[in-house]
This record gives sequence, C-alpha cells and structure tokens, in this order.
Amino acid sequence: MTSTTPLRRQPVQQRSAKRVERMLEACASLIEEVGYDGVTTTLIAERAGVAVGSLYQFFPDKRAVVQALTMRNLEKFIQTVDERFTSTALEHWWDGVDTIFDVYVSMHREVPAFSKLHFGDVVDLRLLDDQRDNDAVISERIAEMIATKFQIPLADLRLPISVAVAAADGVLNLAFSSEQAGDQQIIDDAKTMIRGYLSAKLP
Amino acid sequence: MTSTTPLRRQPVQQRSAKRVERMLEACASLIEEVGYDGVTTTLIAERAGVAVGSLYQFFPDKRAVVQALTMRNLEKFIQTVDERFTSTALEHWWDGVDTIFDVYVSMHREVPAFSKLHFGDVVDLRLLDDQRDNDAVISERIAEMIATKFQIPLADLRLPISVAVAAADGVLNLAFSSEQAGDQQIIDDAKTMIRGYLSAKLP
DNA sequence: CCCAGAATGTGAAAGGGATTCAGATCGTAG
DNA sequence: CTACGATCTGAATCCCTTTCACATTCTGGG
Repeated sequence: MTSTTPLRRQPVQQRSAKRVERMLEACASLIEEVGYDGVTTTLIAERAGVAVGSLYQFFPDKRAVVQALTMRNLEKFIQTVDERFTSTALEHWWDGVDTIFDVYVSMHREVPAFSKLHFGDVVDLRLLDDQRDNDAVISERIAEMIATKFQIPLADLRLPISVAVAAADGVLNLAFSSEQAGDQQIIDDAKTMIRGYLSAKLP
Repeated sequence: MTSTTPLRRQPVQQRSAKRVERMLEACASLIEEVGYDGVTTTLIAERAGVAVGSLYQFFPDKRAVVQALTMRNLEKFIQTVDERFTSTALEHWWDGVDTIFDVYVSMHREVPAFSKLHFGDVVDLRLLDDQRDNDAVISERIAEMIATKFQIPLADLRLPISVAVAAADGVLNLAFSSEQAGDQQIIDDAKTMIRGYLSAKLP
C-alpha cells in the first residue's frame, strides 16, 4: 500500500548503493546551485560520475530522484525529533513543539537543498503514502510522538496537529524565503502562534 | 520595475484579445482536468482553437500563461475584497479578516483552476513584482486595506499580516486538499488561529 | 475606396531534455 | 572457473517547447 520506495529497483550490491548515494548528493547540490527547474538528469548523472542510464536503472524518472531526497530528509527529521524526545525531559507539550521547530530550523542550515525542497513543496504530494499527502503523514507522526511523550489521547491531537503543521509550514516558509538563516522574529512568531492555537484546542 | 505584464505583446485588436482570453480559459480548464504537469502548449492551443504559434505571439513561454491566469485571479481577489470593504460596515479588523477568508474560500469554488493554482504554488514566485514574491505583494495589499479601513498604522501591520497570510495560506491549503468545497472546521480553525495571533500583535 | 504598414495567424521544423534499450561488464554463488 | 544476475553505458528515440518565415487580416491616411 505504502510506496516507501520510489526506487525502480533496490540496489543490492554495495557498488550500486554507493552510486545511488552519489546521484542523490549530486541532485541535492545541483538543486542548491541551479534550482529544481534547472536540474537535468544528464547533469545529475554527470556530476555523480555515472551514465544517464544508470540513473534510470534505479529511479523511474527525474522526479523520483527528488522524491527520494525528500523522503530521506523526512526520515532524518522524524528520527532527530524522536531522539530529542527520548533524550530530553520536556515539561509540557509546547516544549515538544519548540523542539520540533528547532530541528526544522537546523535542517535548513545543515541539509543540502532542504531549504528549497522542504517536505514536498516542489515535488508532488502523495510521496510517502499513496493515500495521504506528505503533510498528513508528517502530522500523524508528530501527533503520535506528542501523544506518547505527553500522554494525550491521539484522537484529540490529529486535527489540531495537522492544522498546526500546515500553519507552521507556511510561516516558516516565509521566514526562510528572505534570509538564508531564517528570520528569527518570524520563527518566534510562528512558535507563539502555534502555541496559542494549540493551547485553545488541547484539553 | 514591476512586471505587471508577463505578456510578450499586448493584444491591441479585439480579435486577438478574445483569442488570448480563450487561451487562458483553455489553460484553466486543462489544469482542472489534467493538472499543471499534464498541460501542454499544444493542448492549450488546440482547445482554444488556435495555432501554437499564436500562443507564443502573446506569451513568452508556457509558464507565462499560468502566470497570467494567477495574476488575473489575484486581481479579482483584491478587487472583490476591496468592494466588500467599501460596501460593508465592519466593526473590527477581525471582521475584515473574516471577509478576506470568505472571498478566498468562494474563489476556490467559483474560479476554474484556482484550487490548483492559488496565488503561486505551482508557478514561480516573483510574478507580480520582480523584487518581492507573491505573498509579500498580497500581504502588502491586505495590510494597506486594513490600515485604511480600520485606521491602524501601516507600519504596525506589515509583519503581522505577512505572517498571518502565510499561516492562513498553509492552513487553507490543508482545508482544500481533502475536500473540493473545503473542510469547514479547518477553515474555522484557521480564522480562530489568525484572530488569536493578530489580537496579540496588534495594539 | 485603395494601399502600405502593423498586427496577427499558421504550422512545419529546430532545439532540448527525459527515457529507453540492446549490448558490454562486473560480482559472486556453487 | 563458470553461469547468471546485477550493473553500466550512451546513442537513439520520443515528446514538448519554442521559433520562424510566410500568409492573412486590420486600420489609418490619401
């Protein structure tokens, strides 16, 4: 059901696994340099030191490369948040929300092309799951983490978290559209807004 | 400075004006049917009953057609909000905010392809003004209208309105991603959230 | 009413990037 | 060491976008 692998074929030998890796890196750096529209399959292959055909050996099409990149970013995001949730003592759910914001912000700075891709702005949705779009998937994961960590019924969390994620996504986009490092005032406003909204919605 | 016309050439004769009109309509209906990526210049020309060359007579490229469509939608949006602002007595600024929400929602239902295009999701930003992106332009216009109508200093409004627009855009996207008509509960939540945020920011 | 120049209309052809495919190579189980 | 699956390759093909030289349709001035 879930199309967790946009790959046409899973690399089985280490050799190819490394090449797939290189293709993804090449793609990321190219997106940074020339933007999504400027990226070409030939360019990716070239920079990865690979023949175009090799790219298509593993990815069904150009978009799939970007999808794979996005998916990997999303996994890293979830994992990082998860780690912080388990390693840190958080008093209230809003500390959890702050943590999530911080992780998102640092990914903008550390992960190549993340600031241009986010979790699916450019590529089509329905990437992680063919039924729901990315934001829904992310929201569900976040809702689960918060439900577990702060012992709030998951059912009460789903809609509010979805709305909060959508709003935060929009505002953070704004925060990062002008400045590479993100406008701190806008980021803070986003936190405040989300906190205000969730405070009213959560029991 | 402002590239108010993505047109390569302004139609001067009525004949061509009508054809340009037909091209835009064809484009809108095609976006509804096959999505942005499925739209082809040949398809647009065909449906508009026009040669491909004619399309390029007025539009520099495919994207420009969609941009023109988006721009027209944006103008209609601003104009409609403006009309309601002048024709209706609004008590507080949040009534103004509600009005804006309502106009946005009704455009989703009435304007072909609007729910797929919004104000620049698909096409690149920097469409209305080559310095600022669309949301910035919209925010500025909204800020001006609210400043005038409710006599609030424009300077106090700029940032909060930008943030509010970004957040609302994100949440409304969510509201319309699942249901054609828009999930009313999410729309209401968006209003509440914005009101809460702005209440804290405005004097 | 007629003509020159501008505004338009046309669609075949050029240009480019995405994707494929028939072979050539590499890796490894047996 | 051999057979077979896993990989690689890159020229050829497909499909779209965009251009261009030529045909047709206005429009204002004489």
